[in-house]
Amino acid sequence: MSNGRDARPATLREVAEAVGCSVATVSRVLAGDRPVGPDLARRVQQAARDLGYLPNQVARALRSRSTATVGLVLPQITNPFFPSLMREVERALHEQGRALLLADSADDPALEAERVELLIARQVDGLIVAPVDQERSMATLAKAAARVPVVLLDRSVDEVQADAVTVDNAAGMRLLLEHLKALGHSRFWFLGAAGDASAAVERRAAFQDWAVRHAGFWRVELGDFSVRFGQHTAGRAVTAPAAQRPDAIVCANDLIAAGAVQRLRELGVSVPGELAVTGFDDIDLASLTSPGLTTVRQPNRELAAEAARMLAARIHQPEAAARAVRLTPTLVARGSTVVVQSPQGSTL
Amino acid sequence: MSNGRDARPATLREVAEAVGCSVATVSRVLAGDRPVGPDLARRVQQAARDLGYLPNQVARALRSRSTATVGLVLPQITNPFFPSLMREVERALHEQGRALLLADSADDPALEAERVELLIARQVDGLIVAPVDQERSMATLAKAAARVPVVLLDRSVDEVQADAVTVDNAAGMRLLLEHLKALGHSRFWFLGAAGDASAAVERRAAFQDWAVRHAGFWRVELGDFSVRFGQHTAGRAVTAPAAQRPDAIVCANDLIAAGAVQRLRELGVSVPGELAVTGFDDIDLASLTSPGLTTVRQPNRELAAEAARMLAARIHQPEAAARAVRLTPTLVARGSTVVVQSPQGSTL
DNA sequence: TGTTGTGGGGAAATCGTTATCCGACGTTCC
DNA sequence: GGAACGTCGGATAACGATTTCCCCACAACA
Repeated sequence: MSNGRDARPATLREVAEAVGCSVATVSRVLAGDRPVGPDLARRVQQAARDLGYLPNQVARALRSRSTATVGLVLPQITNPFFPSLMREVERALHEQGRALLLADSADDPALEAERVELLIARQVDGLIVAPVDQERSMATLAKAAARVPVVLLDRSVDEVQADAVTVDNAAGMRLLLEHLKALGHSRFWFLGAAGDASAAVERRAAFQDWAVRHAGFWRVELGDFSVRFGQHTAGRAVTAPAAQRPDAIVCANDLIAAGAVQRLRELGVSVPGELAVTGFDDIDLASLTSPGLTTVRQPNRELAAEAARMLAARIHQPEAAARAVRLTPTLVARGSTVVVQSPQGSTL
Repeated sequence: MSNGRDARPATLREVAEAVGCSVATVSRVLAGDRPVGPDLARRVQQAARDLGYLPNQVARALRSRSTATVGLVLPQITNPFFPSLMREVERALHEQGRALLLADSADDPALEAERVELLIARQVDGLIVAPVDQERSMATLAKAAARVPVVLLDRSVDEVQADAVTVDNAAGMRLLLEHLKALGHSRFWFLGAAGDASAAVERRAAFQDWAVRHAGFWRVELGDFSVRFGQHTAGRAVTAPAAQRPDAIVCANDLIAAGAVQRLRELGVSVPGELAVTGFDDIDLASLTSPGLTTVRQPNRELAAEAARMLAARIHQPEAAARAVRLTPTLVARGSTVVVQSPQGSTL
């Protein structure tokens, strides 16, 4: 008893035979790119419907040299920032009638290279990449950009001739630091991510630039974009000798900050009373820790929409000069720096 | 000045011409499916390397009727449970040498139908779907399963002849309820998701079955799988007349529970002192709220791995009988039900 | 009446592979 | 020495669409 799966779907030719015309005609009716007699057209439509005809996109792609598919390469799907970005990218691409081929480079430049190669072999019309590393992703991206339109998303790589849409990390970091300064904080620990991802580098550099000029005391600790790193290092901040203890912990992203806040609660340190904490990204989680995280919001949707738009433009006009768009993030103040009135008036 | 993008990649034919042999031979060397003389083989390898030959997967797919691509259709990428599942699916598929075409059905059966159709038109070798709705996804899935191998993931749809890998939601719910009962709780509010997604239905039903027999008082509130719903409803639980007030809030997933815990903190209600809260899924967030969420862990990785395995098996043997695998979740007890000793001895 | 468009239609090339068929050559075994 | 066989290689159909080229009929025009 067959379940009908092996009954292969109808082809253009079968529709043509059913109608009694040529495949060219059927194709024209369905594509609508050249006029066809009204009667014949109707019969073709009908036959296509009856046979449940679905155009084979693979064949179409082979002939027309366009798969209507773009590859998205992300460095760590685990980091909640990326799924939300991904969702917006998927939405924007779907509106363009393109599909999304997803690849995770797991923060590994070698894996990233492999994935990019695979996607190109699959003839994607373009690539949207959040590169793993400023340096070690360069070769991969340069090679990729020579074969297919590439848009860098969220993180950039200098010297690669490709469009890029990023967020102004330095401006975001300054927003946070000015906010803290206005609240009277002057002793900072910065919990940053090591490595050469552009977001990590820019946030780090922006912190240092500012701290050198305005901080009473500061110190930089490097780890990765993880909750665990935040937990661990926050513990060390509290037990450090008094001279090195901070009154604010500035984290390179929300995951680190969430870890820090949580550990501080466990240690009975009041946030923000004794120690303020800030994050970066404004992932969903940021409003759910307690206290909520003061952070900087990345304009997620705009980022994705702009990337999709740039990619479409470049696909349409491959030789145009590369553009770089930098969006501005906004400050979101919550309980980790400011004592907020809750709706019912209880503070904590 | 061209950037070389329009210089199309080398084809099999060009490699053949460079070597001075036929395309068939080149194909054979590269595929390794039939012996070729060692000398010729070496020259082909060399030429392929020199020309930077990359096999065109689209052409290959057209001819060999296999794209080595599977579609993953998720109901809401926003829910953090799904990205983590997605990540594991991506990993498992990659190990099989398959790529992942991602689609978000945004909890809308109509959109889901559209996406599935699109993926099938793209000739995916199979589909992994977490259906939106037990009832309204049926037609879509039945039609899809007739054309291409389908595996249902995390949520199932009865009467659809397809493989499925799900988690035993009823068992998970019972774990939580027994846990609460052992702690002395007897008055429950259940914050569940409306709609006919199988996970929602099963958790709801399991709660009721148990509550009817063991609860002193219980009540079911229906909303969606969102933080907002948890916040809102937790507020109502606290202000309800004493006779209807719970001593434990059982939530259908972690997002709802996180919202509930957060609102309760704002209201100054001690958790778990006055009111215990439980979640479901054990997403990353669950350990970061304070207190951490007692919840049930879905065996994410096994779920994904099993789905990938089932799909591969079915692709290889399309006519085999449909299988349904149900994995068992495990209880994770945290501060939202149990007062835990933190490492440093401070409680709460 | 002859010429020239023009709209509607078919035949066939094409995209870049894989798969099938067939021939040539060398070996082995009666 | 001839038949049978295994190995290596080439030529050439597919795969299922799009697209180019060409043809025919019919109308319009001089």
